[in-house]
Amino acid sequence: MAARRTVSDRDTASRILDVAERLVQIRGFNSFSYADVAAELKITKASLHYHFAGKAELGEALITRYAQRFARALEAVDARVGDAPGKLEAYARLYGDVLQGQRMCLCGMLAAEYQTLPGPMRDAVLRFLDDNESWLKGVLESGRDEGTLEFKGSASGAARLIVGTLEGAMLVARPYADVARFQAMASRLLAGLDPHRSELPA
Amino acid sequence: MAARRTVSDRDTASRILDVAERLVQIRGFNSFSYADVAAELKITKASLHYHFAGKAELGEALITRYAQRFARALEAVDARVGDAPGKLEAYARLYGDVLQGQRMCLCGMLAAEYQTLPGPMRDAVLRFLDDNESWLKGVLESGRDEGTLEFKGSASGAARLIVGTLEGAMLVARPYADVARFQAMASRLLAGLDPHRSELPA
DNA sequence: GTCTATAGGCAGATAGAC
DNA sequence: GTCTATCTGCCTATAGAC
Repeated sequence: MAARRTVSDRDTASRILDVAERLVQIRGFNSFSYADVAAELKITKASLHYHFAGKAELGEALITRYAQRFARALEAVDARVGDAPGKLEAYARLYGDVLQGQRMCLCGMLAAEYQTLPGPMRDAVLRFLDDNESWLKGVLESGRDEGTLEFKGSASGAARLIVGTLEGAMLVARPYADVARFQAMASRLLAGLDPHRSELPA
Repeated sequence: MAARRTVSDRDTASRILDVAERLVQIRGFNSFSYADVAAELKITKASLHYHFAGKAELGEALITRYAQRFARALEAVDARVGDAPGKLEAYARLYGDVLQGQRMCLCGMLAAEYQTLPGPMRDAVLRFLDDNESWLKGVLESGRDEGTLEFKGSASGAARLIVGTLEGAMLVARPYADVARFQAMASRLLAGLDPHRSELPA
């Protein structure tokens, strides 16, 4: 049986991604440096270039890994939760979990910096947003068919509103360092889609 | 009678703020430099330091001026529009106007970069958000009293959702360079508050 | 894979002439 | 008010030893 590995025991490339991911989510892609990552891992900047040719490639790898992890989380939600309102609730919780620890959604942060990103990173950010919209669209259509969700207009339009609202809720809640502020916005958003949702707190 | 001044005729300090504001809204505070502003105005970096001691002071001045302009725009809305739904519509339009020209809301961009900002800039960003919430809270309370708006829970909670949603709608619409994407989200948001609002487009 | 050393550039900022 | 010149520091990136 293979030895169980601890987090700090993982490949150097993974640990680089871990540190860089956190720095991007907290400070932004243009506000962290190879020096920051190297110092935290107690290796040199030159070593980073062995694992990731340049900052653009590191950035691409960050988005790819983040998107894969997010996709797995959505699969887990699909496997665990049967009803559409519960899936939306779980979806919003994913965002809330990220906000714990002062982090912004990786791709929300990169969306803000979009105009300064290299092309491949831009494409990856759009793919992440499209994938989110697509999953939500499916949930919304199911919920409408089941009669557990109510909304006007197209499912994809509603899906876009959910993505935008949750990203924005993170954006404005983070300066206040107040997760409850995010939760309140998420609850209101979902209450507008689920006619059976329990009453809002004040 | 004083001579009418054109935009390019204004004080150097104002022109510096104009250029810096656009750069921050498009690229972010940490992704523009004194060199960028100086080159565009065809003056030197040293001259910028005469008008604004450092980048932090320039950043503060940017937010102050932006907040004042926004406050005047809200006063104009109050003077021009009588009904609460119309005021919300006009409020959303202010955001849409900013998005034309690939710009993010100044304070939305700074919210993303919040953790890297100097203290005085942080405070100014929070004041901007608080002022927006406060104005919206008043509109929402009037609308509820008049019977022109319907929402559950507190007016300030609903106000926070509006700010968060519009900021998020800008954030995610901008990478697609698609103002219609923003408009669709804004329409859905307002439709959830105004029972008499016309049907959504697909 | 990780290191030392360094290149080459740009950042924000300052001194002092005009 | 604007300039030239310069400083110090950090940035990304590379060469080449181990």
